[in-house]
Amino acid sequence: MKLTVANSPFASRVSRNYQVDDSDLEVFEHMDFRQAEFKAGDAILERGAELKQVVLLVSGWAIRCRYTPEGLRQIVHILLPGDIVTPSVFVAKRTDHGISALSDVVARIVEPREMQRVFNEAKTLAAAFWWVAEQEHGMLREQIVRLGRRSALQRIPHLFLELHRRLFLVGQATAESFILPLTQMDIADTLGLSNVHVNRTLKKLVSGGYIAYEGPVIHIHDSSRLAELCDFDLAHLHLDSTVAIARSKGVA
Amino acid sequence: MKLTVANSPFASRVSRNYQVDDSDLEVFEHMDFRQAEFKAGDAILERGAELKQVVLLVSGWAIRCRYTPEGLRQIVHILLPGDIVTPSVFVAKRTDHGISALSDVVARIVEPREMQRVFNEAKTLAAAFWWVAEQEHGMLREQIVRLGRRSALQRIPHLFLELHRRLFLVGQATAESFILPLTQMDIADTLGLSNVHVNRTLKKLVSGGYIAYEGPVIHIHDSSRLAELCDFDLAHLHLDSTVAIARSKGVA
DNA sequence: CGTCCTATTGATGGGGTTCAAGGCGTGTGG
DNA sequence: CCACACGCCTTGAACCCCATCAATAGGACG
Repeated sequence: MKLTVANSPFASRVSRNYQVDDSDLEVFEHMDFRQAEFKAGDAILERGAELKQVVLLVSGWAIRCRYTPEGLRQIVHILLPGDIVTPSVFVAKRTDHGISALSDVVARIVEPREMQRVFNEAKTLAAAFWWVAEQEHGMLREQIVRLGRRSALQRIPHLFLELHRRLFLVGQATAESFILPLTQMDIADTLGLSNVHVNRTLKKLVSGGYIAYEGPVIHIHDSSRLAELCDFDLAHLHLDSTVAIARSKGVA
Repeated sequence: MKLTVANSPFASRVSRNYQVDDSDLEVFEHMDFRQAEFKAGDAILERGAELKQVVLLVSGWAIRCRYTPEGLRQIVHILLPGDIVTPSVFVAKRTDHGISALSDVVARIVEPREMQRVFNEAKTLAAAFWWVAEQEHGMLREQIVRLGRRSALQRIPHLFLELHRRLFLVGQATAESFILPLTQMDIADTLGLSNVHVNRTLKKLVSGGYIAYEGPVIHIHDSSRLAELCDFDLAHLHLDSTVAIARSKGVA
């Protein structure tokens, strides 16, 4: 049933890196859902909005963000195809941050009740869901280290390598390049920098031969050289997952 | 059965802010566990260590941290009594960060199998567990905003107010003061600053009449004035939780 | 064909780091 | 019981990474 795998980036990502039964993927693909589309810039969920449904990102990029009273924006996390927009829907009543579309976005909206039915029928899928959620937490921790203890010259490539790897996992990047729909302003707001300094640092990365870009396409010739520059852990996001599966079969 | 509530900070925290059945708390208090003690500075879990058990923090402070190759330390998150040291134990095989004791620590160690039995018997407790885990994620997002878009003069009181509130929830702070076992170096490594600048900023906060301290005791006379200075959201961590309970009764 | 957003570059300045040195309290071993 | 070491706090001085302000240029779009 490899056709079903390609249908959704969530399934694609999960099935590549996590042992999910084919029959469970089948259940996933036939799940009852509603499709929603958003234009670039649209709010998907306002800060403080009620969490009523499971939202899965099918295509396009989205961001979790917060604003300070001075009007500064902090992009807390970037969501890519295959990510879960509302992992906390089973636990929290409202979002503590805004979620908006960075590019045009297609999402699947699932009722919690239906999601629970799927989890009951497809145990390995339930485990995969929580594993994907946990990956985000790992990335949040990584983001904290990036902001707290790395220079601008490290932050930018570190983010790029993370995005590249994530995109690659859902088949949206080649080995050496990917499309980055972020403006320099977006990068700045993600990494706690000013847009001006992002611009200058990008030039430095280009002139240093670390990266190249034409329009929104980023090229990384030598990812291990770049990884060394910014201390990117190549094992990052490769949370070894096999244990969780066995455990999940008995989780409440 | 209010006696049982006081037995553990986890139960105390949860029962104050989350509707957990008394009978479920009873189950929790009679759960099978092993007690472990750590001295200040001890590693509780090394980075990359296997996650085999549920670890609950009973008393003392602990930190999640990461190191850069240059030897810089980033404290990703601070764990207080009542927190879950290993929320990802059901999902990940290894930790992506080190966990160590900041002060002397007492922890409860529970086998996943036993934890699952408790979750099955005590549904509201299971929901509370995930709710506590979700609170940590909210704090990670807050930490990202703090590091990315706030000045040193805001970061420090923002952290203090968060710690104060959390401690208050487990009965370890008065309305206006709490004990902070962090060195200025620890604060620096939490907030992405140098210890020198933390020192100077603390003085500024004191001379501005925002805080006072004698030894490890921090006083906050006027928390709303301080909250305004650093844009601390007083509703923060007050994730409205009532919905999750109803849902949890059917979660896979 | 103006308008708006994004990228780019220069100039200036400040928040924060780094280096360095001194004081203070605590523990420890000779 | 004192001497010394060590960790933490403190303060000064120099410097630098990065922010801010400002101005120009280049699309995309109605």
